[in-house]
Amino acid sequence: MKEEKLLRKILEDNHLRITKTRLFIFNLLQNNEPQSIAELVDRSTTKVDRVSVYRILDLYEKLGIIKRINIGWKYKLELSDIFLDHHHHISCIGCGHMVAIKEEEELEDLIDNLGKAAEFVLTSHQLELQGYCAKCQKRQKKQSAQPLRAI
Amino acid sequence: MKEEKLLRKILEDNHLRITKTRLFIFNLLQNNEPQSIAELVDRSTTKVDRVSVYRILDLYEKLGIIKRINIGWKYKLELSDIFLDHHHHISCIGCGHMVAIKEEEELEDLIDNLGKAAEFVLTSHQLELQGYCAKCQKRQKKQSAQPLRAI
DNA sequence: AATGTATTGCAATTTTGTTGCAATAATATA
DNA sequence: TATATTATTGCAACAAAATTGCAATACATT
Ligand SMILES: [Mn+2]
Ligand SMILES: [Mn+2]
Ligand SMILES: [Zn+2]
Ligand SMILES: [Zn+2]
Repeated sequence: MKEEKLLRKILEDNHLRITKTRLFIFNLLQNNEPQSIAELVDRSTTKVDRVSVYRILDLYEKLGIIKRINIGWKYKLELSDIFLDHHHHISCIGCGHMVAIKEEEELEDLIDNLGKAAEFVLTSHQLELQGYCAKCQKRQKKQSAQPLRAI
Repeated sequence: MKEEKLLRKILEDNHLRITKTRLFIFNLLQNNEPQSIAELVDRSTTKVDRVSVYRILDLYEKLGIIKRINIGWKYKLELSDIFLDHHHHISCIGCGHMVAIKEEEELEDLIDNLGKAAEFVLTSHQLELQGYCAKCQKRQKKQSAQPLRAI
């Protein structure tokens, strides 16, 4: 029960209370594969109210206790590979701009091998990168150089 | 307007009608970066009813005209890298089972380089693979060997 | 142009996520 | 250990996102 100890410490350090519901949700997170909120709500039902599940997950995300797999948007739609060649994306978390990464043989080969290693027959994959684009990097630098304005 | 021709052909081949709304949505998909449904609904408003946007997108997905970026689930939650080392996943579209892919230096390096090439400072990334696990491959083989049952 | 039918828009409904507030449970301290 | 303080929870009401049924409309076929 090493992980629960860390959870308790994080809550404590943040002057937050260690409650049954918070432990219950943490337990669900520990003992299952990555889950959707719907799944978590399902597994909590009778024990914990829907609303509390949402609130605890929000909190855990803020505290860095959990992370989303596929963050930023639920999903986006684009024309399929019939129309567009297979590619991936980098999106800027500053300005939202999205850049296509053209097909990279090395990357695709690597992915194939990961599939083989796990004895899977692969049918699809997604790779998405996030960060700050050149423009937003400059802007950030400029802003942080600016003296703080008194309120 | 080469792409529109292909769209028309696909619709035709499937005995589906070529309508103004369907062309309009296709046009939106062609002329924008990957979009969320909300964005598409927004851009369609006044021209097309929300409901029709949903229905056309469903159809286009079935026909393979569009694809989702981050498919399968909206997002799932798991414990963050404080608790678990950075890793990616393969999930089986047959049985839903998910397998963790342990950190691969080669892969992570490659991703770093993609960021540099685009002049991005990367903050996060997701790689998710889908396919059939060893078990499901066997099961499928067995099933397809079975003779079809008369209705 | 007239006909048959797939497609669309509208209204109603369901599902998912959020907010305000009073009841409850966790902590601090006496 | 009992009591006081206040963060957390559940409930009810609300808002937003997605789905469904059905009648009006637009497309394709003749
Ligand atoms: Mn793209
Ligand atoms: Mn994982
Ligand atoms: Zn940017
Ligand atoms: Zn499987």
